[in-house]
Amino acid sequence: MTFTFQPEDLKRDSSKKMSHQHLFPLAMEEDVKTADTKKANRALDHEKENTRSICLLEQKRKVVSSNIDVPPARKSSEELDMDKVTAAMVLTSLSTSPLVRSPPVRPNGTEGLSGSWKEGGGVPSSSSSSGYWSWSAPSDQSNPSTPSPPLSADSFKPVRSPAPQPQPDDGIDEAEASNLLFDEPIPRKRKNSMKVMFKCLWKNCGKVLSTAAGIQKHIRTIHLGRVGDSDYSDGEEDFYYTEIKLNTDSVADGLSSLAPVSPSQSLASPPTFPIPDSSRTETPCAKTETKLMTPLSRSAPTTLYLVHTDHAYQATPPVTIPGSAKFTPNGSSFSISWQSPPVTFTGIPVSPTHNHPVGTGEQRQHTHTVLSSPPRGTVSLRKPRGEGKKCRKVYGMENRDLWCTACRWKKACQRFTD
DNA sequence: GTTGCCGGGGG
DNA sequence: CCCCCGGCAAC
Repeated sequence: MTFTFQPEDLKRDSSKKMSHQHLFPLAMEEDVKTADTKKANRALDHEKENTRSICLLEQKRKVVSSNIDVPPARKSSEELDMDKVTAAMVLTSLSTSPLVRSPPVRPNGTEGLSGSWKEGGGVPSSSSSSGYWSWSAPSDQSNPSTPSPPLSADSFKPVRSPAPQPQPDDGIDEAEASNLLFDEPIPRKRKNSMKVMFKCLWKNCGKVLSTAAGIQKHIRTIHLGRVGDSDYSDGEEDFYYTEIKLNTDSVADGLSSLAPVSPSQSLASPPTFPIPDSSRTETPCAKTETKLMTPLSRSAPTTLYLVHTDHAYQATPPVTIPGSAKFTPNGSSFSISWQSPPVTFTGIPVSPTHNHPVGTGEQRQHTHTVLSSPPRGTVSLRKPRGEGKKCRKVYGMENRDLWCTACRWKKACQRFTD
């Protein structure tokens, strides 16, 4: 496709050249030999590269768009059929449960198709996707097979819409779907009785209580040191406990059962929290974030929030400690006046304060600060902009290949740092 | 207008 | 990862 175009382009170029100087094609060689024209041509080529590539892209796009339409559509439809088939097959094979489905009409007709499409496709895919489908299948047993995440996300969507399952529980279905958007399947809520417990995450305290109120009170009084006003709750306790779900028969196991905690937002948690709404208004996103963290890291309120490494391009300047900001590690130059930006940057997190929250017993804002920091990261301290000449200015547009890589990528210049 | 470069996207 | 670019703010 592009081949047809490129020669054209070249021709256009050369024709332009030729028209300027000679009409003979042979003359081109001569003209290449002459020094100044050569140079000019090269520069011209460099400059042209941009426009050329643009043209190329545009043309390409046209061609592609006109051509490609058909194959994907067909493929998707095939895929879709396949998925329907497999899904149906799986469902039928799996559903040995009380409610007997009427045998699907489709698979019979299309089974041959699946066979021809891909011989392995029929059988093994059932294993891969069945793991996935098992969630909606009536059988409650946890299927050991694990689907590959990327595939599941993809194959899942097309299948769901065309073949809506006659499932009794549509509500959960939808809730589940929203979860699926984020990451791999969340362990499904067990239908048999699960007990929800609340575990204190405070360091060295693994206290488990059966009620949210209880755990909150525990945290308030024991860890936050708020003895007097037990009524007052600003939702701070939320960060120090987590809810864990237990099978009624299995006894509390701390960590393993902590993992499923994450879906708390979609599960039963809302009703179980008697926390005043007023305090929650600011926390919801923060809270979900905490829930996503691993219990271990979560269990230590003392954890410093990690210095987030910046682009490699700007090396360490933003991270440098105010006092020592005299030398950029890449060594190409030194900066004297880097003080202000780093100061504001590193200063805000108030790391010294939330270094020892336990010691005072006073409830600190540290969780809030830590959690609110990611969004604050969007507040970009733009680099003051180096006053020195950068690659672009030094070498100019035409010598772009002499620029440092960072400059070429339109990143902070590495060569002429200041 | 020009220049430096951040944030984000595509491969 | 590498490569590129839109867009923004500082010149």
